[in-house]
Amino acid sequence: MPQSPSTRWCPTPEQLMILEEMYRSGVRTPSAQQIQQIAAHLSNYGRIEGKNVFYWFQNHKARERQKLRRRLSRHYQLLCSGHSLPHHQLCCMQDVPAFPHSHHHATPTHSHHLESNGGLNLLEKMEINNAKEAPETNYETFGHEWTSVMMLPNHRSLRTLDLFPTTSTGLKDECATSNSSCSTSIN
Amino acid sequence: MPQSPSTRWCPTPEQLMILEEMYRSGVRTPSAQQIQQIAAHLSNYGRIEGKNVFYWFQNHKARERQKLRRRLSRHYQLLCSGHSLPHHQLCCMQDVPAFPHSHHHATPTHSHHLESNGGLNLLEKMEINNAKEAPETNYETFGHEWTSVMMLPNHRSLRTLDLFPTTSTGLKDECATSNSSCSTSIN
DNA sequence: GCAAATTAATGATTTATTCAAG
DNA sequence: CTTGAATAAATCATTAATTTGC
Repeated sequence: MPQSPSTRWCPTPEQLMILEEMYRSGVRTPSAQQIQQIAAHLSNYGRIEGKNVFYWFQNHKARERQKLRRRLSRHYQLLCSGHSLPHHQLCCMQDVPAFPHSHHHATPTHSHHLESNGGLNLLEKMEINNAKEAPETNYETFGHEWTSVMMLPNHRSLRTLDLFPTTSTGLKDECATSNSSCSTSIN
Repeated sequence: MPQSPSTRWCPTPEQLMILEEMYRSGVRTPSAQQIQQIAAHLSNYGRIEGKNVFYWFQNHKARERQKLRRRLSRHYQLLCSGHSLPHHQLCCMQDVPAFPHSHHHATPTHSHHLESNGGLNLLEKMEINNAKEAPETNYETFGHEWTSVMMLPNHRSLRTLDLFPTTSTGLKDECATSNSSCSTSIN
């Protein structure tokens, strides 16, 4: 039980992270030479061989693809419910390269407090729910409805910020390898 | 009637991908406003509510952290085998295991609330809203209300939150996927 | 091939901590 | 020291994936 000497490679967390990062950066089927380099680098973090690297990429690619397929099939199911489904690149999960790219955070520049109606609406619901008796602003027994706040149609600007990049730049292997049924375009 | 009696939200692949992309971009605990916007945007791809977005980020963050922790512990095991472990990006994907800290939601100073109930135990409060009944479409049971900030009757300046400054003033649990080893002291 | 049974993922709730304000 | 606000951790619960016996 201590050290099965040569059972199978067990990636260290560092190795795993590096491999995943590489995958994320677009690496899919590294060449023999690349594999050797990768293995060499990763061997700093634990025992590893080239074949481990090779297998890892094989497996990871396959499993990501499988995951994608699952999602797609589930998506079809949901389509039956009738969604508009606008255009969007549903393509390969292949995401963003590792280099510093757009960080589009909301940048709300604070302020933006809610308009009064938002709060009113919620208070209404709270009272309905709980039949409040509290003389004033008794926050103890909430009606648990922060949800309703969120659900409020956003009357404000709601400029649907640029939060959504989905810059799939790199799609290489995933969409184009052997069978490449990755295909996008559900609509 | 084939109105799916779906009790719970089932994210479409697009929604999932966008959420994951946001997470990768550093989004961890979006503010209420952000949640609204995200939900609004994602609703283009299927039915979704703000609470789903909220829960998704909560869960995803927690489970990523859990995964990290597992890896770390396994890593310690492997350390016993005697690996050099040079320092590398083993660092924080988000938070580090055991130290939750600092929330930065500013409170809008609701200065005068009841103080009539001096010795109110906070466990009491929890018991109060422990009444779940309607099995479906119940938004009843919810305990915490950070949104209460938003529904305060007094719309004072309410300059709450610079919740999501791109400039990352109070880096809380965001730590994008870049390198820049923020490696806390792990050893 | 197919459903019932089992297992894995993950959405949704509840409980415990943490920190700050009073 | 007490308490409100926020959230992380733990847990519950349901959906999907997989396995299994026919």
